[in-house]
Amino acid sequence: METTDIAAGSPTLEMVAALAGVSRSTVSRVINDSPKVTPQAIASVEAAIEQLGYVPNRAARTLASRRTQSVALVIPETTAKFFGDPYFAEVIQGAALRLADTDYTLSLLISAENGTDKVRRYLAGGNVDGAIVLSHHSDDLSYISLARSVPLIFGGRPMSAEGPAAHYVDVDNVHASQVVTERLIAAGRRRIATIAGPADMSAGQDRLEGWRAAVTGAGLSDEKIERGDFSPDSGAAAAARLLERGERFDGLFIASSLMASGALGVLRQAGIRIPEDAGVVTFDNDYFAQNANPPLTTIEQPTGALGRRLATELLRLIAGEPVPRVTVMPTLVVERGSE
Amino acid sequence: METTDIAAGSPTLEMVAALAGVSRSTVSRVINDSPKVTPQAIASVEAAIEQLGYVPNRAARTLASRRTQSVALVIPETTAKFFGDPYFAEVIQGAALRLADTDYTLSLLISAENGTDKVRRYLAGGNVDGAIVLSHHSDDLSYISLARSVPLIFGGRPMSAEGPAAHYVDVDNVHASQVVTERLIAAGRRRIATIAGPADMSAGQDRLEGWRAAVTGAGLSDEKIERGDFSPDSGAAAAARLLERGERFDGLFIASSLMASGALGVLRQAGIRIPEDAGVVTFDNDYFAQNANPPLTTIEQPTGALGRRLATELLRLIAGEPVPRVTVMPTLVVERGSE
DNA sequence: ATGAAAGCGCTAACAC
DNA sequence: GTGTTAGCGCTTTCAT
Repeated sequence: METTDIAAGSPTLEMVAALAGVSRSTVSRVINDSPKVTPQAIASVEAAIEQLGYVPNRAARTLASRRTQSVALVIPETTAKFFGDPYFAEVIQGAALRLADTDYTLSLLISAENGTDKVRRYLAGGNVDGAIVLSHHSDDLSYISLARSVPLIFGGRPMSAEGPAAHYVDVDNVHASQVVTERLIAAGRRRIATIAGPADMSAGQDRLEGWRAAVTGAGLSDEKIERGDFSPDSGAAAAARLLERGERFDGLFIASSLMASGALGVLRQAGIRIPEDAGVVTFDNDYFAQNANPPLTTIEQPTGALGRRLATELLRLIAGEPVPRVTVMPTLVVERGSE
Repeated sequence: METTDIAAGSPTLEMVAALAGVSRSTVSRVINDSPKVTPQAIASVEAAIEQLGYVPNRAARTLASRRTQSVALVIPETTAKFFGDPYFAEVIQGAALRLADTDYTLSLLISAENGTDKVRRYLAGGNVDGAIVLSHHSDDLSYISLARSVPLIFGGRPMSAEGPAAHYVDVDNVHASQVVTERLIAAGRRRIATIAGPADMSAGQDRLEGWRAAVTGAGLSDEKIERGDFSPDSGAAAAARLLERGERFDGLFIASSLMASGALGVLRQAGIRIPEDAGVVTFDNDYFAQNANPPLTTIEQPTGALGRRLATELLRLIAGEPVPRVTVMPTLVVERGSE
């Protein structure tokens, strides 16, 4: 706050060099803390920087070095979904914390509002050194080809024919869903339904597959399926459809707690008591699973760690270091007696 | 997706010029849709751009034009608070929607995690053409002086000695709080307490002042005050302290629904029924006010409109157009019978 | 309406 | 270790 701030535009590197009595290169070296500068040079340059209140111009740096020092976090969703889902908050927080130690800046791009095209141009236009893409739908295939122009890592396995080419960090949705569904079976449930996620997201697909593995593994029917889009409303609608079908069920795996938050009200209104009449288990140990009535047995994903991991792998990718193409993070069953 | 994407780095403006058979200046004019270009020139340039899959380099553009085409939205809070408070979500959504029509990009900077200094350097370093600062604490004074180096607009009146210099958009917190508190009085309440917001935020200060105006205006005591920081936990703690004081109250104004969401549980556990034993009114018509038990009479702020307005005024500021130094947006009382 | 030329502020070889 | 010299890819006068 002690910096002189006289008009005449921002001070330039050249002015710092003049004041410090060195060349522009030396100033540049000090700024980028190159090892090859004498302590005295460093001192005088730093003094000059302080005195002038000099701040390097990002655009010039980027243009000359071809590095932006910033990464994007792309969420191909509407802001409403983005803010409604604690999953995003936790992953972003993890990524932000990891990046806080570095010189990188995080730009959040909620692409449904920005327009997918605008975002793609932004990423391809050299605005960022790399990007994390969360919640990847199959209709966002184009993000995958972007990986050729900029380091890219996906949070959750991307849906794509060329999938095998993309880097991603994910949890084992299939296995976790199978395990939590088996709790229902262990609790004696025999007619087990599911409210699955969307077919165009890998999390939707994989969790359905896990449920199916559990029920067919126990010799049970795998026909009671309704789908939602992970939102509370869609969960309520799916529950209503499930009831309309008139087939009895005594167990239910809901592929996200957000959907469960909508579905539970519908079940209650239909007079179904949980867990007396039907056991319910879900996915995501968030606010909704914890505060549901009753609190739900669920799968906990390491969301914060996943965010940190995404950031770390992206930095490696940017640095050109070797990075495993797929990283699988562990999940946990949180037992709450709702099964 | 039809663009050729041969290696050899991104195509440059120069390559486009060569292919289109015009000069670089003309290409630049087409890109910036200058009026002084012949339709034919436009056509051939656009064809070349399409064929090469050319995307202008942002850094070069910024460096040459001294415009970044991006604005920052700064939230001087932790990510936890940021995601926990629907207010931010709605304001941001409003701003994002307004900006979606323009060529501007929005960078979200949650500054408690990024480090305030890092953010300030970022803003002063010419990375953005302007910035919106939301939720301004008195210890973030430094943001105000930033206004000298970059167009800045505050969401909520900034706390500062030099306050009179800053542009901001706000609601009339004093008046709204007074009005909603007067509902308590009209309902016959005579011992009215408040859970106020933090003293270092104008919203905290102003809402307390409004409450005080209402109670003293009715000749009632203005001594039952406990403070929180707008978070649910702080609301619960403040409610607990209020009860510990042992003074009876039959009315309570809680300065945010978020705090109310924490406070109500404490009151319930103490056996206080709402509104039978005590009337409760609050501020913010969000999820928490709507779904509280009972639903709460509250003040509704036009959060989305506020976000749009912030964006609009910032764009004007950037364009050098005259902008009112303070804009006050209207609020609404939402009656739910909890008083 | 178009082109030529001169930078924008910085980094990165390359010489010394 | 330090300075010199070219650019990075674009916009923008200024002529024409």
